[in-house]
Amino acid sequence: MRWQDIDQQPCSLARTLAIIGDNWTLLVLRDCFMGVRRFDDFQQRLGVTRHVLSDRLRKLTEGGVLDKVAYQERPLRHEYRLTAMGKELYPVIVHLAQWGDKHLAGEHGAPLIRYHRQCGEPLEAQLQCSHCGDTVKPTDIRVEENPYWAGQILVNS
Amino acid sequence: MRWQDIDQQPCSLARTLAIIGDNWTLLVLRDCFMGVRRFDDFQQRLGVTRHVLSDRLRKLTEGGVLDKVAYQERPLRHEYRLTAMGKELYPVIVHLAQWGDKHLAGEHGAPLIRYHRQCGEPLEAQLQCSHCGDTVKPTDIRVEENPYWAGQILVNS
DNA sequence: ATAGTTGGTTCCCATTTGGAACTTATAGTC
DNA sequence: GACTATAAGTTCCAAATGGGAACCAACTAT
Repeated sequence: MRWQDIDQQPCSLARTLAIIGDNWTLLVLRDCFMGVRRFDDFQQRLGVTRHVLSDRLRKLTEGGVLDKVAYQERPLRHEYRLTAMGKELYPVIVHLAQWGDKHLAGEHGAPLIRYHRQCGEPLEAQLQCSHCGDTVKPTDIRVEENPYWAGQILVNS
Repeated sequence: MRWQDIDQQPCSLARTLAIIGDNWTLLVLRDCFMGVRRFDDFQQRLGVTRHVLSDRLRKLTEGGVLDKVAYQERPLRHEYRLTAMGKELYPVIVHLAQWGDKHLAGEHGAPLIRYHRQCGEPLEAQLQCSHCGDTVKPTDIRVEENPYWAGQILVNS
């Protein structure tokens, strides 16, 4: 199977990765959450080649994660902004960064610290069930198949 | 900059993606959390080519996310298990899948439903600050630079 | 008239991927 | 003893993708 066909999988994670799972794309999103909006700013910060950046921004826009809006006419110039849908990827970015902070930081510590404004403390993100408010561990989850795709997703349980 | 040099960046997210940010790798991890451990099982479920799978499993093992352990001698056979460090990526997987469930599911709905055993309800994961217990939105976060890398990460604020 | 800015596209070459066949070591069956 | 199956890869080739650099278009500023 080719990577470009994974958006045809029923799995929600596969479909998500069809939009944001490419090399460089999650780093583009990191910069979006840092307030970067313009092509050349992305390009300089990431060091990615221009045609790859162009392709990734197009895929994110087509996928509904970014919105390409004109910020001036004459000459026409566009910038890329997170949509509401895109902003919902924030937990993914935070957990990825936090995992790196914890396991991959060198002797100088994490390069960025995220403070929770409301309590003033460095953010320690956890997986929380919004229904009961409890913190969730992998073993706390029971997975059930949607009968429509019975047998196509789960191999074991 | 080449993608393979991304692990030299100070950014924790970039370092994380150097291990798990490749195409296919997050799908390998999805299967790990579903209990898949063996090479041929990964290969058949993902449809990825065998040498790419071999490469990704090696990178995950070198990165400390998976552990390659022999499950039999004669003939020697190995399987891949999540390490404690690997299991901490569970929130990333859950949030990615949940985002796909919400925004990319077709008419038949999400293919898998995750139930929280403790409360019995379908899991709705949220970003939570473990210090104060509040739910966290992107605007609730204030980012500060570690002075050691001053100016190298943040462009604006 | 010339240089600079912004947001790309085009070109070439090297690396990576997809697909399939092959390998190694062993167990089980005819 | 010969054949087949299993598991976990490795090797091969053609096609697709990526890195690096140059180029282009439509302006603005000096």
